[in-house]
Amino acid sequence: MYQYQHPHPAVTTDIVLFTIGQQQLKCLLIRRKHEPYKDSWALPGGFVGMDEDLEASALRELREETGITGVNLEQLHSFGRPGRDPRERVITIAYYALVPDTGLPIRAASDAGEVAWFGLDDSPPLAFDHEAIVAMARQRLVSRLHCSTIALQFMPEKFTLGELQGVYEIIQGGAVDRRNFRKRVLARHCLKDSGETRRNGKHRPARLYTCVSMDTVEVNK
Amino acid sequence: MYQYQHPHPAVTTDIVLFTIGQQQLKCLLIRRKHEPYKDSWALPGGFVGMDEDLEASALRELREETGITGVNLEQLHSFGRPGRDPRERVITIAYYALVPDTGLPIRAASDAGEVAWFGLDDSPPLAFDHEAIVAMARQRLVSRLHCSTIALQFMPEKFTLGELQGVYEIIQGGAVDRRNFRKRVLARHCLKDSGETRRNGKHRPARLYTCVSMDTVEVNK
DNA sequence: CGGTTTTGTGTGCGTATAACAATAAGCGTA
DNA sequence: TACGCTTATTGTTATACGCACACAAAACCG
Repeated sequence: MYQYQHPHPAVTTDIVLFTIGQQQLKCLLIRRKHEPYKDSWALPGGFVGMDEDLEASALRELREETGITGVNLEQLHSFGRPGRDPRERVITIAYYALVPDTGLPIRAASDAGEVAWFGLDDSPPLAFDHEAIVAMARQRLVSRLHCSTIALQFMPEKFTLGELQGVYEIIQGGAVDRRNFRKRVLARHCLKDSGETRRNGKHRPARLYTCVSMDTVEVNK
Repeated sequence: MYQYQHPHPAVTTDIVLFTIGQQQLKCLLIRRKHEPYKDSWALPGGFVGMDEDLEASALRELREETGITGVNLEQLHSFGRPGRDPRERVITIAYYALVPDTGLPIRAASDAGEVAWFGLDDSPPLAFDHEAIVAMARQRLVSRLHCSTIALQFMPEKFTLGELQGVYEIIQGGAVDRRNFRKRVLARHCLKDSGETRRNGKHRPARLYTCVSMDTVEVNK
């Protein structure tokens, strides 16, 4: 038992992890094994350790519940409406991150009975106020898309400009002019021509590009 | 005494309140009456009530400690590094807001022994990690200046375009072309010509403008 | 009425942005 | 190998935007 002279809320971190697959923006959800909202889908997350920094807590929860490591978390917002958790007062600090669409070797672990990617417009009702958190994360993602290189975090090691353009089109929902897109993205000097090419079909092969180190620069923190 | 099965951190809100006066960007600070950091200057703020929303907590603390009400708070960031408070683990959710430079009828109250405005480049060492919080708030303010109408929150009921331009110049530190500034700011259609004019000296009087209702729109949340 | 000070306004230039279409490279098939 | 199919790659033009820039108007003072 832990005693305090004044009441203390509980503090958690939650993570909105985005990826892109099947031409959709997706988000990682876990199925809860315990009450409250048992068997509901929810964001990965959990209670902050007493000697743990906030971002470290989010990274740990993500690793414990999904096995995912090495992502670049950005703090999104803190949510603390009284009553958002039926157990007790819980304040959550939400983070978001972007990962490439790998073959998805996700393992469910710890408190998570199941882990799965859900298309954002095709996801089940979520526990707590997690739908509002996802909505805000999505807004943030869209607004950062233009003024940062955030989209590169969705890309694998090597990728074609066509694939990158597809990512932009999926996130912001709408077609983009190929030539202008190339000019813009190459003008940022964040891509390096790897020299290699890849055949994706029965037609001309595309050049493969790589991110030039530094990830998400130039953003308005 | 309050008991929990797991350890709980304490949660506070802190407020970075900006204003502009004496040709300077200023920030409201209070002098602490109690340990830790007794007699140090710090941001207004305090513990979140158990049935209180986060923003409501920040508004309450601001009112209790400084008498200021009716400001438009924006959540800035949450700070939770272990050890940032010597008493116990304290996680703070920082907000910021902008107020016009009134005659400053600020009253010190509750835990604050003193309340005063400090120029940002001329402020004392702050308690806890409050200097980092102020620095981040300032960055946010500068970056929002261009893509939002946030600066209007610094203005009184009626003001001249020259005064508004002065605010921009102070925040971003540097001169601005008058004609281009007018074009930009009027093109946003957020200002209404009040019809009145004001003489500020022995020269041609300036038109007085008013904000057209809606405050801080169009921002990237 | 001329001097002083601040308000108020329009134009041109250079750059960034958006619209737009033809050619090149590889493959498959006739 | 000739042709068609599909996607990759590239450049020009029109337009919008941002920036530099100079002079007239209004009030006061002497």
